[in-house]
Amino acid sequence: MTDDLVLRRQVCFALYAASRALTDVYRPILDEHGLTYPQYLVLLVLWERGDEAPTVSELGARLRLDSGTLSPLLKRLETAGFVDRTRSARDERRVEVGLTAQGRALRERMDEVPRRVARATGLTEAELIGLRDTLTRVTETIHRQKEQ
Amino acid sequence: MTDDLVLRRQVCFALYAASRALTDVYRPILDEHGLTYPQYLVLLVLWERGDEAPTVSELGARLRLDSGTLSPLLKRLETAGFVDRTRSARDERRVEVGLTAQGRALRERMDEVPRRVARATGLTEAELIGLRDTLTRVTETIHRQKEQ
DNA sequence: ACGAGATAGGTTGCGCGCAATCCAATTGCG
DNA sequence: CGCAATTGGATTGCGCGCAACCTATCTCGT
Repeated sequence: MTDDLVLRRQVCFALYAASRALTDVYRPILDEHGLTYPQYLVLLVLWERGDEAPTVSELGARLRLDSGTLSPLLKRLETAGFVDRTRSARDERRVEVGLTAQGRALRERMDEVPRRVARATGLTEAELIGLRDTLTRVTETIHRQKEQ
Repeated sequence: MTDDLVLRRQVCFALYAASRALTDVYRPILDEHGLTYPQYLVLLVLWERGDEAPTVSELGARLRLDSGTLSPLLKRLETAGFVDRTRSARDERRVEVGLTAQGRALRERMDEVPRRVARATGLTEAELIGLRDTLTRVTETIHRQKEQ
């Protein structure tokens, strides 16, 4: 069954290519605000948390990114003025990541972004939901397996 | 409709997370052979071409990667002994990328890899095919739009 | 109260991705 | 033929992702 080793048959390549293609759609939009796509994901988490100011590892759990990725990324978001980082008073090991006024203000200006991107995929609303749920299931299956 | 700005609603995050999760499945398998996932993709193209020895830009067109990514990657594959690069005689600008004996030999040892990975997704064969086709459609829609 | 282990986050190093730039080879147009 | 424009590939720079390692802080058992 050597034919399985053919690029166009591989789900994995389709996933890899589609992920980069979608990032291509985001790039010019986010660029107007000086953001990268992973930085935008961090802001999405902060926006959805409201005033909770998650720690670095809570952000990491949500996005499945470690401190090696998040530390410098958050430093850049802080330099850009969207975020502030404060050592927790109760536990000096923790760093709480909160939105600045500028970071909160950005949310409204980003309101229509997901719909613009969704339109670019050419999929219907139902297809998008199905795709998202299948992908989420795959991700969770894989991570559940890794835990033992 | 401010609620669209919520992480778990975003297809794009599902795609990003699933792509990294699947790469996680590949990593330990490819690691046994000293390969990274993008290097494996390059080998997939070379295996499927047989004796054709595509140029760097043909590889790039297939994988949607540019010379900035491929040049150093191919240099590493050459150092590892899987690939050779030769300037084309007819057009000195072109570099043809061919498999070494070691690169060809690797193919057999990789035979069952796609099935192992497919199993890790927890999806049925039909779901995998549907997913792949949807993703391919998305990628092609996006790239068609970019061309004008 | 104290010392071993766990935990949180930062740093380093490396390999992508991608934009921007550069150079050499080729093409094409007058 | 001759020169401008194009093409193919390499290089540089930067921001992820991720592994490996480090330090500071906290927890918990005794």
